[in-house]
Amino acid sequence: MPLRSIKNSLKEKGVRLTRQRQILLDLIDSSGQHLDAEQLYKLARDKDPGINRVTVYRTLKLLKETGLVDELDLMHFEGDQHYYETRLKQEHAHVICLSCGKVEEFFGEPLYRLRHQVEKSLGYQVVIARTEIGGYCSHCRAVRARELEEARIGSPAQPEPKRRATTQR
Amino acid sequence: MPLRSIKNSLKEKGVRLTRQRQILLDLIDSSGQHLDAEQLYKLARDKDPGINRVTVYRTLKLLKETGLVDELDLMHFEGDQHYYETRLKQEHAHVICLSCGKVEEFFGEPLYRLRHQVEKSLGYQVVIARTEIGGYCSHCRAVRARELEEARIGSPAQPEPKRRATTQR
DNA sequence: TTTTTTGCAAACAGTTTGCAGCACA
DNA sequence: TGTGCTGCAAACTGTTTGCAAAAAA
Repeated sequence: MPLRSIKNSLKEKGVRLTRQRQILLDLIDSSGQHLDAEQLYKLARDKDPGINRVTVYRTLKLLKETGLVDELDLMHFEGDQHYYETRLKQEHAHVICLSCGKVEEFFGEPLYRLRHQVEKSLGYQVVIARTEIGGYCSHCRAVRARELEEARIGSPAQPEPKRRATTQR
Repeated sequence: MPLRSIKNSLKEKGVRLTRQRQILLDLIDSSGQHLDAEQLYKLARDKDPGINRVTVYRTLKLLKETGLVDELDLMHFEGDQHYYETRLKQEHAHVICLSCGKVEEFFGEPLYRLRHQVEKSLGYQVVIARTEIGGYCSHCRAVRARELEEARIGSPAQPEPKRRATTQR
């Protein structure tokens, strides 16, 4: 769903397209990342220094309730906040590396099968499906293997890998 | 994984099996439902009135970190708390009715396919997969359809269905 | 008898609410 | 020009932390 249809969709519902909402909608749509309320607030402040954190929360709630954005947890890797993305793409799962925090998206048939089977076998009308997968990405596994190898050859025990990504928050 | 192996698994890690932890483990394992921290706390209090809410949180954190229980959100239908279940069954998705709040479990092939495809195509070592699906169960859809029908025949507009289940919390 | 674990109190993060004034349609 | 929206302050929910006392191994 392109940004324009989101805006139209709101208009049709009698929801006013205020400056603040425009800014937030643009940010969510254009970022390409998964931003949380605080990040959105800070980015929005650059465009409108007077904007309030509460407005961000209210707007996110509105967009979520009207089904225009999806709320993600991303395995609570960083903390307990939520992340947002516009509902523009095909259905996808989010895959989070539990070592470095990287988030990847997975598109594929099993997601559709899952949805259809739930509709068929449980008799549901599915509205939203959220799949989050935690694991270790190939990069982190390689690093880990190398560390273990080095430890085996020479030096004493290595420290555990850090649980949180250091670049965020 | 039966309850006994969970307890053994803890012992092996040098984790002490205190009275409080026994109680909580038994509750999570035997309830058959998905309980949140507050519900567990209240149930645990019946067996040990001196138990503290903090101990519940600490125990849940421990069990989660050792991979013995899984944490669920259940689409945040009720609120922002988390729910817990022991990791004893096969992989399954949770399907939540957005009208009545009922939670069902879905077992099936697509979940395994999904996991394997993520491992293969993204090169991940998958540790945990969580799928939550929100929709409307057949019962609620039937009720809704009947309401609409009745409204069409006789009376003026009907009120919206309630968003939250009234039996919980 | 040493090391964990607990209970208590207090702090904390993330989010929501009540209300008066502002601004969009 | 009225109703919806915003900003502000304050509250609230769910969860975590520091510390001394209690209880496992």
